[in-house]
Amino acid sequence: MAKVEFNIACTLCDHLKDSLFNGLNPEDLSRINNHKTCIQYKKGQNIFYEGTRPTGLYCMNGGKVKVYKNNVQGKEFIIYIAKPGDFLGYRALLSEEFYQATATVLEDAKICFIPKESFFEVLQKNPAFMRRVVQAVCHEMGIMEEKLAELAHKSVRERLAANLLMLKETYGMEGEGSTLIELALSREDLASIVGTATETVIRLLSEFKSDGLIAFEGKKIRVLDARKLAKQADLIIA
Amino acid sequence: MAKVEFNIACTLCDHLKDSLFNGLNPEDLSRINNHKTCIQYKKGQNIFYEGTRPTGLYCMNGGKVKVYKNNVQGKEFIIYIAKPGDFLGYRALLSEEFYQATATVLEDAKICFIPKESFFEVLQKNPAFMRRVVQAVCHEMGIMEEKLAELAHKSVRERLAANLLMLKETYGMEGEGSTLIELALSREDLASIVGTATETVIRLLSEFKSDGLIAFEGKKIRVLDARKLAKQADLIIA
DNA sequence: CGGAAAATATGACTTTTATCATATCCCCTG
DNA sequence: CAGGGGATATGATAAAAGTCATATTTTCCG
Repeated sequence: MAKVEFNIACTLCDHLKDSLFNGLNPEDLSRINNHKTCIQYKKGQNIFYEGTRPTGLYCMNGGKVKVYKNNVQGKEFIIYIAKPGDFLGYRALLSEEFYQATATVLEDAKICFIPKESFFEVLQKNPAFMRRVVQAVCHEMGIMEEKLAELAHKSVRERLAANLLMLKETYGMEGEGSTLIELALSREDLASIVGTATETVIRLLSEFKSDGLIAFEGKKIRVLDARKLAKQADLIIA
Repeated sequence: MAKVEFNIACTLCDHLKDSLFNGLNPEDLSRINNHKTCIQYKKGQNIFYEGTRPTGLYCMNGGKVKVYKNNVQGKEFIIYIAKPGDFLGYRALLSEEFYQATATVLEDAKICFIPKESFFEVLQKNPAFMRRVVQAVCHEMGIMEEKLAELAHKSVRERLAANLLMLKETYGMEGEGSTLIELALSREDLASIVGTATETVIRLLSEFKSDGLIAFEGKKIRVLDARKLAKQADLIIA
């Protein structure tokens, strides 16, 4: 499959405001802009592979990408799902290690690649930017600590409910009535997020549907009763 | 319980070589040194609490400290165990959030406190140091990703075996014959590391002992057959 | 459009692990 | 040294979740 390039100036990018590049001075932003390569990917294509060495940073301009690890039996665990504005593959780049996870396109994506050298140059000469990166990385780490504790002590039902709420928050439409999860996840992918078997997810989703907590709209899920779902997630006591 | 202060110059600290402060220029190190407060803690004392705001960085000079989260039912999950040379509480400090975990002394500890301002000052004026901090944080994040996948897809038996091996590597004595885990963990704490019930840990440890994989020496555990343990952890196929 | 393949769904069964109960051991302190 | 409290140990049982088998539905592609 041929790689399809596209181009858009960083200054004109719709997602600059959501990105860590927001607030960068014009000079630094243009350095990033002048060295980037933007590529369109189709669903199913891989961005990078576990075990390979990072050569730069990916910056999401459109679509969704899952970042996951495979275990020995080939079961996936999805670490996170990148959306427009997100950086991709920065962890291994910044720790100067090999990728520990694989990134695959979930929904047709537009992604800009910034070579390591250009990114590090801006990072080096711009302490405020570096500081923001550190802050973002440490925030992300806090989320992972949360996930660890959740995985260790919560039931699958609780985790599924919690993840549905999280997905609603993160990938819901803009504005108020954002109850539709704007992400066409297969049951298998959802299982890989929750850390369970596909059949278990299917069963629990049916239950949640019967209980009027969620509804299916095509491949997407709508959260009908966030409050009851939060109760299922054991986030609310009453 | 009165706080007992002690003092040791950073330049003379035995653990400087293991610390991120290693390689700091004399001026910056002395800035850290001049602003730090060093305190001795007894087993069971708390260093910081979940939900409070960080006011500085803790640097371990001696002893062991567990950092953990409590779930609704009061069950602990231990995120990591800090040893001499480690920073403590840096995540929340750098992300400018509240602590998301509590830190409690496992073995009598000597810990130096560096006020936020002094730490940030050195961080700000020393990009190379900042770079090393980013690298360390991102490395740590990789370990957490690993743990997440492990928790999602491995059995308790596998996780216990894997954690025993990890503890041996991390807290074993220096040098070759380092098979003793130099950390007097209760069964309950071990369960909080593995993410399971105390009884389950007790049962599995008995099995491992019967099978000649480990031995108990007082409160400590000796790894007798790391290879077989790795097989139990599903780290080796054969 | 039709057929194959993939995804979703459901049932039956097994395994793993948590929970509760109780017993025993060990260490600390008066 | 006795006794008490906490930690460790073990058994019985129940609940949760995985696995395997098999439908059924949907999607994809020639």
